[in-house]
Amino acid sequence: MAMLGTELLPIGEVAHRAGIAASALRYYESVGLLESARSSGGRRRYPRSVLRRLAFIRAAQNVGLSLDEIKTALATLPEARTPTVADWTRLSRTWRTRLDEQIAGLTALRDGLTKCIGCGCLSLRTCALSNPRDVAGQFGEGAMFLPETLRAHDEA
Amino acid sequence: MAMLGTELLPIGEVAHRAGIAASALRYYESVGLLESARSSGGRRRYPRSVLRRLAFIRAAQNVGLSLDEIKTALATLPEARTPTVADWTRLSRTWRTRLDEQIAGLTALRDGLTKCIGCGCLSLRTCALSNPRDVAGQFGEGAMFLPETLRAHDEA
DNA sequence: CTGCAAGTTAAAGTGAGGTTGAGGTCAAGG
DNA sequence: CCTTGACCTCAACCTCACTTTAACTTGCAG
Repeated sequence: MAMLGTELLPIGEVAHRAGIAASALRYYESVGLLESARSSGGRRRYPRSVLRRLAFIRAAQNVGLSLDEIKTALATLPEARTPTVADWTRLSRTWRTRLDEQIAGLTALRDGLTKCIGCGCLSLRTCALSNPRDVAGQFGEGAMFLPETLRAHDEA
Repeated sequence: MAMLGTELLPIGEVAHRAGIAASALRYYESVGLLESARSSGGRRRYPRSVLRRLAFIRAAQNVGLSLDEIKTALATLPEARTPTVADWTRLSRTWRTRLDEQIAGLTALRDGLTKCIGCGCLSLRTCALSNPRDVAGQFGEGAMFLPETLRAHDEA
């Protein structure tokens, strides 16, 4: 029987509980998204709090953030202690806005769709559907049609 | 002056009008999403209807479809004739559902988030509110907190 | 004719977000 | 002791949706 309370989880268990492949966990570590303690034999050992961190990562991904953005967000967590409710709350609040924007974008798209079904237009420049936020314009280049909120932020 | 009515557009013009890079048009052709007639010299010539097809592709992408899904959808268009408004309408109709689902999912996520901000849980399987100890282990894998509609369809 | 933009191809590169495989180690059971 | 399974690293590979590059051709204007 292990001591309770300070239990450290091996990667397989974390992977299973989080529903994230062990390879993904190693990958996250490789990109600096995750840290791990090591056992005497060099194996990864995670505190239970990693599950919350992973939940956050997962949720943030689902909201459309890149791993890089998530990393940046997580970097604002205090290193010295296990993050508190307030810490997570602060982080989460930042994507509440993003969710609102995404919802707004999709809603606009949907409403545009309804209209466009009526007119059958699907016009490249004027149709709200193919050009939700009126982005395309005369800038000949890479254009982009997704509402910003829906696109990965790849600004160089 | 060219004859009107049967004008065929070169790739550059299509690219410019559609706001899609010529390289992307060639790529679309390479994956079977687009076809082109050729001039005597071997250059691509597109009928004006390609603009609507491109609008469809772009809109579908905005709704979150992969090029492969779009290709499948487009494959149901009649080959013998230029697609009618009714054809496009039929294709687009399914998006409405998809958009509704996406919006519902994001809203659920947002609202769930709001709730969870209250407790700060962000629990992987069940909210800590109802499951304060991390009792998750015994449930099947994969659970996740996101509504299915929002997750990438990567189920192996 | 020259000059040059616009077009052609095949192949390689990009970047995000991983997975897969080879080859080796660690820890527990029999 | 030996076996088994979980784990380790590192490098290579994968998908998606394109873009870039190199080497070459087409077509039009002057």
